[in-house]
Amino acid sequence: MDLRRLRYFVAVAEARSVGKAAERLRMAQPPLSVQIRKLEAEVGAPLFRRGTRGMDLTDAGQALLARAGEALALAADGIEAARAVAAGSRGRLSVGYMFVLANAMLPRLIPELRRSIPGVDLDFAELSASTREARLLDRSVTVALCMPAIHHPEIQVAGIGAQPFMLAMPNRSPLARLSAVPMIRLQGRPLIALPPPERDPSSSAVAALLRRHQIVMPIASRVETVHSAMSLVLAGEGLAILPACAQLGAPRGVVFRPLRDATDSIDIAVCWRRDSQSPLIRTFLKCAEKAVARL
Amino acid sequence: MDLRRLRYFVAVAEARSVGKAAERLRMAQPPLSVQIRKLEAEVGAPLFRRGTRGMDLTDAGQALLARAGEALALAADGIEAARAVAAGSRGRLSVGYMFVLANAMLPRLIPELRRSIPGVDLDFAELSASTREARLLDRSVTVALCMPAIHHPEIQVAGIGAQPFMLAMPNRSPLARLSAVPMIRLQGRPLIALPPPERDPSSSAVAALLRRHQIVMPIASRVETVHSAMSLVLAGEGLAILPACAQLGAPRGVVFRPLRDATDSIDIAVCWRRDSQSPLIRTFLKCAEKAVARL
DNA sequence: CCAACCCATACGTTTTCGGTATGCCAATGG
DNA sequence: CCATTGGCATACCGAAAACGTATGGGTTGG
Repeated sequence: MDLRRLRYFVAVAEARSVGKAAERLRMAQPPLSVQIRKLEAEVGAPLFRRGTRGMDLTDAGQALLARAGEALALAADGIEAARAVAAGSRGRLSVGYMFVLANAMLPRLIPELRRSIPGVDLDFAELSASTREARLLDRSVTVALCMPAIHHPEIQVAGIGAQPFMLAMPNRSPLARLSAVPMIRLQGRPLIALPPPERDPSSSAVAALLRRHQIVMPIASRVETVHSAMSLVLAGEGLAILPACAQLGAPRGVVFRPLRDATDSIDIAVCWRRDSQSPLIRTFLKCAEKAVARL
Repeated sequence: MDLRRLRYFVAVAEARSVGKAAERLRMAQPPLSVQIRKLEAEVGAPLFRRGTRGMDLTDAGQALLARAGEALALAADGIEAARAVAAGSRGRLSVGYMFVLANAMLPRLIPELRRSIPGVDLDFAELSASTREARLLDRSVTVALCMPAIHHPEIQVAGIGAQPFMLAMPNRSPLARLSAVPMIRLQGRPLIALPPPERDPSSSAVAALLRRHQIVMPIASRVETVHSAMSLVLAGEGLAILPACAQLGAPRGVVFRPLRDATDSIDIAVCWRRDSQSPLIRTFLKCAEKAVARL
């Protein structure tokens, strides 16, 4: 069946007259009459009683009218919804974020997003360094807050800031009395490391930093997450070299100190699939920049 | 927008490929391709991502798909419902009945109807002698159980039985000791009458009965309903001449006795609008005949 | 580098739709 | 009683839309 027929049917039912309905539909009366009869032929039963003063729904017609109105509304709503999603005023945005950034950015980012795109459902997923690429590529997240940025031909990157590396240590460590720790003081101390560079690019930045200053730190443990790293630091297993923003999620008893003479930093980036046409990405980028500016 | 486009869209979305969908729709691939593009033009945004291995919904496409599926289902259900109503397997049947018949017929009729037309919603309305015609003519009831039948050019009648008149009296009345009351014994006794013939045709049958036997009964009261008549009989206000079936609704203390020598009866009929095309009427008639047969 | 696959475009044919003219029927009014 | 009016149905024609066939262009895989 054709939606046009249903629209005509509803118009005639409401106007209780072919002529009046034709006028409202801005068409001539005869073709409308024909369409109504075709619909009746399709149903196999009369939908109207033809009286001398217009048309009147039969029981079958009333049954159809109830559904036809809803079907028309749903179809119209469907294309309207599609337009709204395409325009970015409705829809869903899946945001991935790496754990280190959560405490620093989400409290500023989420309210900003809700204000900018109130009609959009947001959902958030924590990403690990090893799965973030896959999650973007299979579209299970639309956009990702990464540190550092992803490098991949299919993935577009926009840098929105950077974080200096800092040293995380237990507050009873003698180094904690310094306001900034010289690199040389790290020599020989045990390091709590994140996964190796092939699984976590931030490791290579740390490695490069140490190499440049000719510091050797034996690796006491390798852990998967920044969270675990800080736990081991608290436990006295060793020191960790982490982005500054990680200290917002640090447990009591773990303190962060700048590294004197080390200006190395790790970049914060928004990443998304190059072929993603979602208009929400631009808005997200704006919001993320705002959130990072107030860091 | 056109429902065909939506159907095509859903097919392509499900098949994730224009070619596969075209095959399932038994049409060639190119016209399907152009229909999809026309739909996209109408929405104003791409609904699919074209990959090298088929098509994949965009977010906008997913938003549309959710509604389009429902809209298609509703439209299909609508014409299906109209067919079912026309065939009598679904719908609504408004049954009017006159109060005298309620106790005698409804307990048998309603189960019979529910068994015969399980998909049909029934509703029941009590009719008075004065409004029953109007209720049929304005279609607020589809079919009416009447006693006696309605005579009107627009209304079709099917007799399904008859009820003899009986005399209703208080059980302490001396007449109650007779197994049948001779007409002559009614002479001069007060009568509880129903509304005059122009408002209640059963009155004229009673009047004819009395006239034929040359009995005069002064009218003690006129009441609107059989129910009221029996209440006044119980109160000792007078006697009433009522159809036999009324005794099923008689209060304790009111007894019915046959009238000896009077074979007069009043007919029970099913009535409906001549132009009503509801297939349920035939079924209703069958059920009513069954119910009356077991009276 | 060629073959296979899949979608897009072009063009001619067919179906369907809408407009105009007109017929039919019932109700209304002089 | 006939004429007029109001409303839907039918007939026919021109226009628009859809379908099918043929073909192009891109990417993947051997």
